[in-house]
Amino acid sequence: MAHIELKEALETLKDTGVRITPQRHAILEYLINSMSHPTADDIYKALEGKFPNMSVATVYNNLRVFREVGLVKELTYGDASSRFDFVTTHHYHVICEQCGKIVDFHYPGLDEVEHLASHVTGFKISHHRMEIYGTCPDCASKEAH
Amino acid sequence: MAHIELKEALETLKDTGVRITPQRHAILEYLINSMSHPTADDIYKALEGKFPNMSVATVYNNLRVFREVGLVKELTYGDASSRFDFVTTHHYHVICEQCGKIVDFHYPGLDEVEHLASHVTGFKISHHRMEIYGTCPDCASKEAH
DNA sequence: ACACTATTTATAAAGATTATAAAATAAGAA
DNA sequence: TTCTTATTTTATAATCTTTATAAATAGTGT
Repeated sequence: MAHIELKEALETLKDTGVRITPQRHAILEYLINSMSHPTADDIYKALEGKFPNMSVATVYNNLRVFREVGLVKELTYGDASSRFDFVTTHHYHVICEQCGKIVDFHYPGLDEVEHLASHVTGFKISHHRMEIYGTCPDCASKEAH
Repeated sequence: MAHIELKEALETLKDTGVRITPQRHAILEYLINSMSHPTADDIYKALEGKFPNMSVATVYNNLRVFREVGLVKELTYGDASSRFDFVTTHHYHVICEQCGKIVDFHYPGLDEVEHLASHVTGFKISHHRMEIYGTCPDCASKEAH
């Protein structure tokens, strides 16, 4: 349920001593409800109606705050701007190289890769990141004909 | 041997009909010899001595050309600018979150992940990307104090 | 060496993100 | 509730990376 996630997110903020402003509330809500993976600008534009005076800097600042608190993950792909993903359970992303669509893909964490990496390089591993690239069914069918 | 790789790279360019200019030669040479993973600006600065009049655009243009020909891979991590890696064999990267050091990590390709992703999402998968994050031994010992 | 075209240069423009300082405001205390 | 104070927002400008443009230059095959 989306509003449970929102409530939990707000509690996380409270616990961390981050003030809950209407802008933060709205950005979080948008991130949770959005099934896509919006850019900072997407969010800015989406909330323009509700907050005509909101600054882009506010969006960026708060996305950074949310990231630092662990509520949000920043995705940097090849394209120009970062995308932001509300953190729920562990999952990977499958990305269409034609249209840019991003689909969630659940898969058990690759623990063994981290272990081997730690062993080989001597690093203290904290996490990994993986994305899978290809062509989505829509784009594939367009191509086909 | 580094100069064999350079020779092969130059042949690849010739075969693809890409002209070999002194700037391209130097950029390739730098990429091959550099054990790090330089940004476009790193390369620009490194070649400043040899090519005082070279434009940043030249570096960017040629990195794009090299990428299109498959000689170079562009790495977009969280930080500001892309890093570039001369393509040799398939490997992943382990990245230090403290100092940004990047270490190569050889591991068999995760074919099964691609297969499952294809099955679950219906995408035609072309490739994947994975990075492992942590703390390098140097930074870990500094932390330890 | 010539001609043709790709490439380089210099510059400016675009786009994303961050810095700054003044004004507004959330949250806890009185 | 009202006050207080540190945090946050806003507005703006600056910064940084990357790309576009047009004129000058230089590779390559003949």
